[in-house]
Amino acid sequence: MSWRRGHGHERAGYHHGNLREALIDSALQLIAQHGHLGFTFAEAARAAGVSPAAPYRHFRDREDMLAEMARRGFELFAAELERAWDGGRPEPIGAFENVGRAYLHFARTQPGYYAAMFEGAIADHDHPDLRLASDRAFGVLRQAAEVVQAKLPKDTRPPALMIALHAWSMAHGIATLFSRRQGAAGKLPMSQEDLLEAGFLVYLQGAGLGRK
Amino acid sequence: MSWRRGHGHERAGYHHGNLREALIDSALQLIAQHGHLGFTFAEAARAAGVSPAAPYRHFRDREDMLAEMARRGFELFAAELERAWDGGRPEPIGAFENVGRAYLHFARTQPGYYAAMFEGAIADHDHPDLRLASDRAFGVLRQAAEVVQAKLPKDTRPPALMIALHAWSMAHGIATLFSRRQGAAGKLPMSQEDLLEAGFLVYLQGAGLGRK
DNA sequence: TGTACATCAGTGAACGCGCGTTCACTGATGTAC
DNA sequence: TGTACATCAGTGAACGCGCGTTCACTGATGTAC
Repeated sequence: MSWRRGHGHERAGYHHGNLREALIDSALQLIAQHGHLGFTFAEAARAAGVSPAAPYRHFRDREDMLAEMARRGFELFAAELERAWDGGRPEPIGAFENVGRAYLHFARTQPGYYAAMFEGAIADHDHPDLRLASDRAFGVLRQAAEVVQAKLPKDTRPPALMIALHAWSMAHGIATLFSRRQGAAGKLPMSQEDLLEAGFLVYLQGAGLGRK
Repeated sequence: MSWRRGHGHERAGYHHGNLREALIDSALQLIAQHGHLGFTFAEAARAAGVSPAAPYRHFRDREDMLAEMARRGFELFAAELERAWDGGRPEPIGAFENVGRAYLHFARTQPGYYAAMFEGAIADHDHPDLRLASDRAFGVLRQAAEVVQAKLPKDTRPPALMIALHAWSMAHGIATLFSRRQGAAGKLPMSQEDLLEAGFLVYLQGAGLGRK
């Protein structure tokens, strides 16, 4: 921690040097604390130790910043999922489970990004970069599902896209229903990860896993 | 539609007659329009054709009203799910699928209630009625899962509670990821209902459905 | 049936607050010569 | 190496706004006798 003002964002002098990053960091922390999107442009500026007009040098307006956070969130998310998938190594089913764990881990440890991505309600046709990033993240899931699907018997397996959508839905459902902020958290007699993994396994059995 | 002011809530005179209900109605409409919980106490009063101080005759404050909306939402929700389940008739699997459809239908047609229930972030230990109502709604899912589970072979079936949690997660995930407000809506090449039903069926296969 | 009165459910004006945003400005930095 | 100047990235004061909430009030309703 720093002894300077503004949550440890050091100021060399009149110029901040890295305000854009500092503002995003502050906003992420505020969302993590206050939940959802209850953060404020002015509050983020304050936390970065800067006047309320300063953010306008870096973002058109509040929504512009939110969109940028969502975009970055999706980039990071895609990278994490990709890393967990690791090209399907050592084998696709285990790697797919790793993706699920990475999903829940991201949602839990990056609530600011996750909220910006999935609760932001940003019209993404106005932000083509955002749509691209989100497509890329889903693409990881989709490609993984394709490899998994190829391992399943032809007569019982669902389409790869459907597998991806089911996995995504269940992961997102678990992440949002049983998060700390949500009342239902107490209802879970096991970890989110165990719940998701068990769900995957039952599902994959049903899709023909292990049947010849 | 009425020609009176305030979204059709008629005023007999000085006294509104049914302001509590009218306020909740207005708030539900505002959430449905503006999304999430972007509604305002003052706005609800305006929509009900009443001064901004009037709501305080019926609710302690804004959060109190939100909690009441969530509570009612859960009551309604539980009733809808129960009706869809219909005691497991004509047979449990089909009835369980009906519950899934009812879930998605509720989330789609009652976005105001659904948001109050699941995005409200209301500390439900301060609102015991709310917790009771939400427990009751989940109880319907849980009981249905128990009946379904009893139909499955002992050596392959997951615990009933787990079946309920998986079903709930997937339904919630689908409802929130692919809602109109969410960007991912366009990614769905099928209806929410079809996606959920297909997921259920694969899952139940994996849980042993149809195996001896 | 009529009247007095308590209670209920509104009004409307006001408050303090913090927000998003704009504006003219100024200090710091980088570049051309 | 030094200087002039354009550009960049901040300041700080101000704005209009709408919010949640409080307050003393008043019109309408219901009840006792």
